[in-house]
Amino acid sequence: MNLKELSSILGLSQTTVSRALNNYPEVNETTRIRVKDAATAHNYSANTRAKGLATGRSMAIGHVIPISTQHEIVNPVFADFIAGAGEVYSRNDHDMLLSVVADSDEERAYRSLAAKASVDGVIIHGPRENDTRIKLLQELGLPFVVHGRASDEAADYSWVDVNNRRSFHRATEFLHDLGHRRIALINGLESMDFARRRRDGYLAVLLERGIRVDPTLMVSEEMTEGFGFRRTQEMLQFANPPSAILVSSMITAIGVRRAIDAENLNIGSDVSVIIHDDELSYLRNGEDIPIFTATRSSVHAAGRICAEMLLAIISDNDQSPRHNLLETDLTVGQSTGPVRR
Amino acid sequence: MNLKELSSILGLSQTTVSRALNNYPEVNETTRIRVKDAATAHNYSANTRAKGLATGRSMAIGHVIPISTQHEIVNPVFADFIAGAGEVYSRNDHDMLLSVVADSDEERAYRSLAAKASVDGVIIHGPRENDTRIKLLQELGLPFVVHGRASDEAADYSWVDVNNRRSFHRATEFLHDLGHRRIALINGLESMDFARRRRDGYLAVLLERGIRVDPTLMVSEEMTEGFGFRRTQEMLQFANPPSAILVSSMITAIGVRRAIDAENLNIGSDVSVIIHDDELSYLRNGEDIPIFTATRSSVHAAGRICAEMLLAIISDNDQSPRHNLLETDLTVGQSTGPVRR
DNA sequence: AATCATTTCCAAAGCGCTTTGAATAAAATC
DNA sequence: GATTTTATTCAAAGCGCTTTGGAAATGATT
Repeated sequence: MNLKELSSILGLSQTTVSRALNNYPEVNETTRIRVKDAATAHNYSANTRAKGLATGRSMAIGHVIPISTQHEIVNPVFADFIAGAGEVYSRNDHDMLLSVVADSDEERAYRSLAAKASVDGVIIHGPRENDTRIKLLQELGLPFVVHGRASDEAADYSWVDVNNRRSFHRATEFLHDLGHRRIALINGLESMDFARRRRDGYLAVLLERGIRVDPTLMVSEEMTEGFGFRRTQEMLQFANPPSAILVSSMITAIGVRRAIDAENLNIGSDVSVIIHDDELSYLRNGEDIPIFTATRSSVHAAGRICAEMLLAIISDNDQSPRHNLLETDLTVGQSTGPVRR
Repeated sequence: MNLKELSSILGLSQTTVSRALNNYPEVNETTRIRVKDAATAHNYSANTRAKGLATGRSMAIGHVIPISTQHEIVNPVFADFIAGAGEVYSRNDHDMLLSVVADSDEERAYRSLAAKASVDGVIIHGPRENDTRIKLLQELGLPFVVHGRASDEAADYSWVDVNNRRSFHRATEFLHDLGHRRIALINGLESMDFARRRRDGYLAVLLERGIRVDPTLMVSEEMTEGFGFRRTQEMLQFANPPSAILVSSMITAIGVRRAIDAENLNIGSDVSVIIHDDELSYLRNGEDIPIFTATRSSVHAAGRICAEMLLAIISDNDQSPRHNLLETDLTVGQSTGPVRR
C-alpha cells in the first residue's frame, strides 16, 4: 500500500492525502478524517525512505559504538542509557540507529553517517582524552550532543554530564570525616574524561586535608567485576591496607565486595566502600536502604536528557551549544562507617 | 556532495559513476578507479534514503525493545547480544535500528516497521508464552529470526537458541551426583520460554531420580540482583534449607552470593551454586578458574549467529526456516562441592 | 451581479539514487 | 572494406514521497 494506491482508493490526489496525513491546514476536516480512517484501515504508513528523500530528514539519531572492550561502552551502563534515549526517540517518532564499529573505524563511521545523510544527529558516548570526535562532527556539520565532556576540547559544544568532580569530592570528604585516612580509588579508565574528573575530586580532598597521596591506592582500568576483585584483593594484602575504598561503578564494586568477603572482612565496619551508582535497572543498589553508600545519578535519565536536548537542537535548528550538568545524590547506605582504630 | 555533482566533476554520466561505484562489470577498469578515487577524495557516499528508494532495500535490521522492566531485555545480557549482532551488521554494511517502545505498542511497532519499509528484517528477542509476534511477522512478510524459541507456536520459523532444557538437566544431575537432594531453582520469569525449558530440565531430573518436588524451592521472577538476594535469604531461613541452588543468570547469582555471604556461609562447601553464564563482557565468571560452576554459552556469539542467519535469509531471498541449537558447556568452578552431611 | 478573498483541491516538479534501453566507439570477423 | 560483436558510456524513467504554484469552487463583500 502506497500513497498512489491510497489516494486512488479515496478518489483524491496524492497531494491532498499527503497533506491530510501530515496535518496541514489547507485540507477540509471531513476529508482529513476520511483520509486518516482509510490510512488506518489499509495499514498505510509513508515509506520512510521516500519521505526522508522528499523532506531531507531521516528522522533517525545515530549512536556509534566502538567494539573494543577498551572502551566503557558495551557494558550494562550502556543498556540503560540506550533505553532512556530510545524512549524519547520513540515518543518523538524518531528511530535509533546503532553502528557497532571497530575502534579504528570510528571516525569513518561518523563521516559515513554524515555523507550518507542517514541520521539527523548523533550522540557521542564517553569522551576521552584528546577526543577528535567533537571537532570532526563540527566540521561535518552534523548536530550532536556529548554524553560527558572533553576536558581538552577548547571549542564549545552541547553536552550532558554528571558533576563527577564534585561527586567524588563529596564522597572523599565524607570518608575523611568518618576518620578514614587510607582511602583507595578504584577508578574507570583514566583516559576517559569522567574518570579523570573523579580522580581530580578525590585528589583535591587529599590535598585540602593534607593527606599524602599514595599511588598504590589509586588504580584505573576498564570497570569490570574482575578488575574490582583483583585490585581489592591486592590492596587488602598491603602492610598498610586501605580502610576505605571509592569505587567508580556498581559492576566493579561487585568484585570489590567479593574480595572483601573472601578475606572474611565486613563491609562497613572493617572496610568502608562508596560507589558511584548509575541506578542500573538490573543492578539496583538495594531496595529501601542502599546496600552501598553511593553517589547516585540515573544513567537512564541521562539518556533521556541527552536525547531530548539533541531533538531540540535539531528541531529548533539552533546549533548554539546547550549544557546540562547533573548533580549526584550522596546517599548513605550500609557500606560505610567510622574508621576502626 | 551528491551523484550529480560528482559525475559532473568527473565529466561522466550519473549512470556510469553509479555503476563504477557499485562494481558493475560494464565499466572500464580505468574509469572505475578514477571514479572511486574521486569519490574518496570528495568524501562521497550514496545517500542512504535515495539509494534505498531506488533499490527497495533499506540495508537495516530492526530490533524492537519493549520498555517494561517486566521483560528480560533492558538488561546487561542485551548489551552483549546487541554488540555481537551489531558487529555482523557493520561488517555487511547494514545498520541496526532500535525501537524502544511501551509493551502495549510492541505489535504496532512491528506493523509500522513493515508498513514504512524501514528495515529489511527483524530479530525477535525473548519469546514468551503465547507469543503473537511470530504469527504477526509471518503475516507481514517481514523476514525475521527469533533469539530463543516459542514452545506453543505451531508454525515453523527461524530461530537460534541455547539448549536450555538439556543445560539445566545436566546441571541438576551434576548436583544430584554430588549428593544434593535439596536443590533450589532461582529462575527467570517463567512466562519466558527459556525459563520454562530450564525448569523442565530441572524437574525432569527430580522425576528421574525420585526426588520430591518442593515448590518452595522454585522461584521465578525477573532476573535482577535483588531478586537473587531476597529469595536466597528467605530460603536459607527454612527449617530444611537447600544445599544447592541453580541460578538462571549471573546478575541474579550476584545477589545469591551476597545473601550467602551475609549468612556467613561458604559457597561451594556450605551451599553449592550453579549458574547460567552468558559470558557477559563486564561480568566475567572469573579468569582462569570459573568463580561459579556454570552452564556457559556466549550471548555475544548468539547475537552474531542470529544476525548472520537473518542476513543470509534476506540475501538468499529464501524464507525457508533455519535453526541453530547451541549447546552449553558445563564448566566446573569453585562454587560446587559434595553435600555436607 | 460583479468582484474579491478563502477554502479546498490538484498537476507536476523534485529529492538522489538505480536501472532500462539505446547509442557510440572500438575491436573482431568475414 | 563491410559487417557483426563487444566494450563503454549515456539519457531518461522510476522508486514513493513532499511541496510549489496554480485552479476551481465556495463564500463574503460591494
